[in-house]
Amino acid sequence: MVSDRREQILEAALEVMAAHGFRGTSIDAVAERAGLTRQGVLHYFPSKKRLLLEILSFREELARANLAGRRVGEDWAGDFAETVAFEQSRPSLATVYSVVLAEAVTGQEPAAGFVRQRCRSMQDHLVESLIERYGERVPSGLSAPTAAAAVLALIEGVHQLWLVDPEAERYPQIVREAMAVLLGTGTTATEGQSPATKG
Amino acid sequence: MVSDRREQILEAALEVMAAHGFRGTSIDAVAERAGLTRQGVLHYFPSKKRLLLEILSFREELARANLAGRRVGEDWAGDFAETVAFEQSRPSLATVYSVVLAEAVTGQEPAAGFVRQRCRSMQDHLVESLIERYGERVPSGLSAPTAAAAVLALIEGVHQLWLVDPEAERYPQIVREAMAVLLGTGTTATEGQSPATKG
DNA sequence: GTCTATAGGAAGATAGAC
DNA sequence: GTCTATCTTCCTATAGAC
Repeated sequence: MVSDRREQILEAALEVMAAHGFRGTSIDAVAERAGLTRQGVLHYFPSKKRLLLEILSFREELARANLAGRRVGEDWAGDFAETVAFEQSRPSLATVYSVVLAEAVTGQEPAAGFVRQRCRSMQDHLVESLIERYGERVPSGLSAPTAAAAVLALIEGVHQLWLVDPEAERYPQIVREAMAVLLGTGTTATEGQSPATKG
Repeated sequence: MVSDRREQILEAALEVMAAHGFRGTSIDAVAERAGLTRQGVLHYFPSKKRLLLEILSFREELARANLAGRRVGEDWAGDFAETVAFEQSRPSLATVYSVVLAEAVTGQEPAAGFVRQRCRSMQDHLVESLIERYGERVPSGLSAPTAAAAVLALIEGVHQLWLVDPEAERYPQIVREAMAVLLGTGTTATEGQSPATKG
């Protein structure tokens, strides 16, 4: 089946791009990892840019599949911590995004539009959800837009930091606790306890 | 004077690398911006890697100069917000760091060691300072290491996010407020007020 | 579908003239 | 110090055989 080969190449490209970035990745490296030649890869993905875009979609698909079944929005801190933990379980997922985000920032890389749009959409969605649940201010006292921006920054920053920090196992827990504090939910004095204490 | 030319090249390289990343930057591009040729640049900086390392030092030097005069540690949220605001006033400063951080992540780039060491040192220093001031837990209830990691993640994330977000003017204020909440200092209910309320 | 061969270009770095 | 010229390496992408 054709899809097998495609997915095999996507997996390989995900790993390599996570390890070396977009510009640092040669099609040869992807091909070698996937067990075929450069030209074989180009048969499935007409260009390197196209390959990257498909990787990003592939990544989103995997992350979404992981959250399927959860009632997203019920437990913000939990959802995010889960996502963080999931991506940590396969670091390439987070790395490829962070790396591409950084490269997207630096000009007209193919993924610039993708990343920009994703950031904005996540922020808008989060603000909307926070307002719907808490009103204009979350329990911590922050305004909804401020809280949303802070939470997203926290997530992005955690992605970055754990990549350079071997002691990364702590990060999902840090996200959980820090989000509980930022939003003002949870009992922060007994940290370690589940922060979702609303009901 | 020799230093003039060097600094001129560093300024040019800072801008170009912020715009295109390390791998995306050619010495030709730096040279053109600095008003000389590739070989002229290589006369002052023997290699591209060496040039990058000197840019990072240059950047730190500028940032430190900006904080000079402040009593660092007196007002954590204020210090960080100031740094964020300063870097925003010259986006290349933040961009080049974020970009290089991302590239450092992806392997053996020249700056990998630099960034790794800087992250760790900042975290250690922050933890130590928090403990010294607040003890094992900050007022918000987070443990000092957790608070430190969350704060650093917040800063890193803000760097990333504002790069893709045109409405970035809000970010210094967001940092100020979110940090006050994370640490548990300041009166978050009247957000916008100075968060440093300790005596 | 997957390969060999090759076109065509870009970049880092060195040698040496002025 | 700054330049021209050159070496060398690496990469994307295409053309065409099997």
